[in-house]
Amino acid sequence: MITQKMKYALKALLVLGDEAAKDQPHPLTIEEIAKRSGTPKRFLEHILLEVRNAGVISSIRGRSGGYSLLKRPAEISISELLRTIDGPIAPLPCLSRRAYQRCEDCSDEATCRIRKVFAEVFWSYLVIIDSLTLEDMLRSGAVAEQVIGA
Amino acid sequence: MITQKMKYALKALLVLGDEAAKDQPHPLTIEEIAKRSGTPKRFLEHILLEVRNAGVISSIRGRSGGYSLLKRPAEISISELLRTIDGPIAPLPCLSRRAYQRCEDCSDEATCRIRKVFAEVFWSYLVIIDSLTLEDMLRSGAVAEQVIGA
DNA sequence: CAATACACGATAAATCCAGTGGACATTTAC
DNA sequence: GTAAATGTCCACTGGATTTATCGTGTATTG
Repeated sequence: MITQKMKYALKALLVLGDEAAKDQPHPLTIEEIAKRSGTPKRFLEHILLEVRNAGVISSIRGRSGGYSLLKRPAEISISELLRTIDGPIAPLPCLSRRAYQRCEDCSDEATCRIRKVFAEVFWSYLVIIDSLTLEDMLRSGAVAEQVIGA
Repeated sequence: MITQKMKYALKALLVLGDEAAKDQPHPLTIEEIAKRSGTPKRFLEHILLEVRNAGVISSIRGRSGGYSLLKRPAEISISELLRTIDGPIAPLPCLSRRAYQRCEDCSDEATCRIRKVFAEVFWSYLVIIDSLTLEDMLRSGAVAEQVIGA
């Protein structure tokens, strides 16, 4: 299960992606994004900050400030966002590349049967999710207007 | 990430699977399983109970009691165990078959772009993990003796 | 310089995770 | 039949994580 926070992050990116697709895109304020995505404003604040620090969006401060996409939707990886917001996606700490941690109770990784089996499943899974981008999400709704919580 | 509890459950099933493969398999006591798998005994108690209630293993009470596999390893699904121990494996509650729950903040599932994209990823993932059984795990270690925490 | 916006840290309630403890029920060995 | 070994069940706890909210600070612009 992905967290609520991750869902909010995705909704926010969808809002920003939709905006970026317009003729004259403007930076959107937290308030505006919160309204359009149905996210608690003060919570969204923290989320957008994390996403920004990950280099996915940019912020402008002051009077006519707000947030906008920093990269093209096709370059924004969903799995990277998952790692940013929810942490490692590997099923075991000893299978995570960027957050590797030896299992406390494991004497030999090379022969661990749990690790071995989950490694295979995980690699297959990675191929699928690593290829997913914000563009895939933006396109997948195509027809209907998607406002709050849609 | 799978929970520690799930790891313990898997280790216990590996121990029971190894035992079942012997010439004269005996039921193993909680204490014995705990020792061989490196699991806290009182905690393992809860875990084995859940696994038993799921119909995967059987228990015999009394003096010479213990636990043993109820099905053949090839019939014990890892994904079912995951669902039993860790709960739903779907990325969103609205994508879980057995634990379906409408997303509070979702007005229309049919057009939800988050749901749509994760559904595709999830179905692909399910194909992989649903095919995994205890037998795959038992076979994957083949060579080395696997005792505590191996 | 004041209004508007993002930035950042503290705090808090609810839930989940990992584990422990005690009392009770069942079976077998003697 | 009784004691000992074993599984069963319920309650509880300490710590971490999740899901926020609040107050305050800082930058920008009209």
